[in-house]
Amino acid sequence: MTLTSPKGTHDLLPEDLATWQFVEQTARETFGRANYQEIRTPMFESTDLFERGVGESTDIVNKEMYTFLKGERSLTLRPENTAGVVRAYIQHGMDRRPKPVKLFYMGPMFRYERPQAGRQRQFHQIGAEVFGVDTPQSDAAVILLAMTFFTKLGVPGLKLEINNVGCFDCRGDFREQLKALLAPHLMALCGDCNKRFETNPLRMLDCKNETCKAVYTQPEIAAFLNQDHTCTVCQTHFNQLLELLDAAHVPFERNKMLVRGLDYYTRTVFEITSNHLGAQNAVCGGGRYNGLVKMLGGPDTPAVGWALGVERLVSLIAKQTQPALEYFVVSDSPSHALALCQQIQARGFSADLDLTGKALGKQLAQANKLNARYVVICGESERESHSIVVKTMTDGSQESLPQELFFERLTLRAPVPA
RNA sequence: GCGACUGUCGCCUAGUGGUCAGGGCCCCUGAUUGUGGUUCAGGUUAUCGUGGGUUCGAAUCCCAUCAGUCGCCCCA
Repeated sequence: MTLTSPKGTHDLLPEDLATWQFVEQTARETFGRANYQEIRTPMFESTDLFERGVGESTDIVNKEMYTFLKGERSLTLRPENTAGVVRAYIQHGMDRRPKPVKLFYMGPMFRYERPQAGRQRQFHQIGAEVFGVDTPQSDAAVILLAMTFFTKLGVPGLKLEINNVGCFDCRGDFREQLKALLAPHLMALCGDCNKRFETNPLRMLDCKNETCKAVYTQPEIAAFLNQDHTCTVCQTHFNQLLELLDAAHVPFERNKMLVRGLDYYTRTVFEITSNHLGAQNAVCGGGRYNGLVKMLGGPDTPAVGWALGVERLVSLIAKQTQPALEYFVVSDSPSHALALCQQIQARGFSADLDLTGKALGKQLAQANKLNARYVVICGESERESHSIVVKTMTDGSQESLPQELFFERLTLRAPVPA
């Protein structure tokens, strides 16, 4: 019986990581330039945090959490990171920092689900959150940040869908009206929708069942849904956001059926999908969550943010190759080989050497397998004359030169040492 | 939680009841003890996912189980 990684988890091998590192590096660069700062919170939190923060009626909390008991404490592997970031924001009094507080994070999340294409039990998210501002321009800025990031990475086939789900006040009214309207149709609707009718009727609109869709597109219901049922404040906010997106030339689609699965969203919700993915086509999702900070015991603080799935993102962009090895040192003297290698590395180049003590010809063959661009040969005769042979592997040409001259040349081309 | 399909060396794969399995790639050794890539010769790696059954005989047929993939659901 061979050991394998647990169901729904994957090893990231060196050849995969080149693309991941490219994504992470681009993220740090893009967010850094936009003045976001990185935050790292624990991979597990009190179960309570997610129950209160993510929402008791959500699937995530109901059936997807990895929860375990340690002594009296119930802990849960984080299924998402907004709740964790909000907890840290409150705990460290970050509301005393200059507003807005702009944070980003990246790391693994855990959800106990049946794995399939684009869905695993341990997956990775990159997310951004802005605390302390309630303006439409902060919504726009956050969405633009995501779009800029995707553009930089060259992600194809993207679509931005956006909706206004209202605030806690107007959503309640809408909810009751919707329930009144849908109640007579319950018999015709699927089991899931009947459950959602009680727990979270807004999510019924997102149902993929054809019969249910048919009901929701009936003239009477469609007409109701077509009206904006949010309050004037929410509507104004949303309309201003749409204008800002237009002004920034960001194409979007208004999707009145779009409802996020997490309870904490208010007003703006959005989702970025790609038609190059399978059934799990959402790359990025987010929105405004003005009530969450207060709900978790902090000061009443508006916030907006999003999270994207790194695995899905990586599957969409061109595969990056690992940087090639620059130098390979060939020598029959271990001490000289080690010293040379270190000196090359100190000047900012990658260098490797043989550790097995094999013959020079074999060492050269190894350099070739490792795809080294240059081989530095330092054998007995070179040592006597304090020289070195530099061989260019692509064309086989080589040059003998004094060691000092070699290092001078290296220094000239080398990046500034850290 | 439900459904469909798949499961042979590290990777790709031949083999659809009759020698406990063949090939390609990779890896290692040698030809080539101060010069790699090509070529040539050799070598290592598989109790055919696991367990049971049918049969004189099973990688091959049947059942179960596990795992993977895709879809439902849900979401990033």
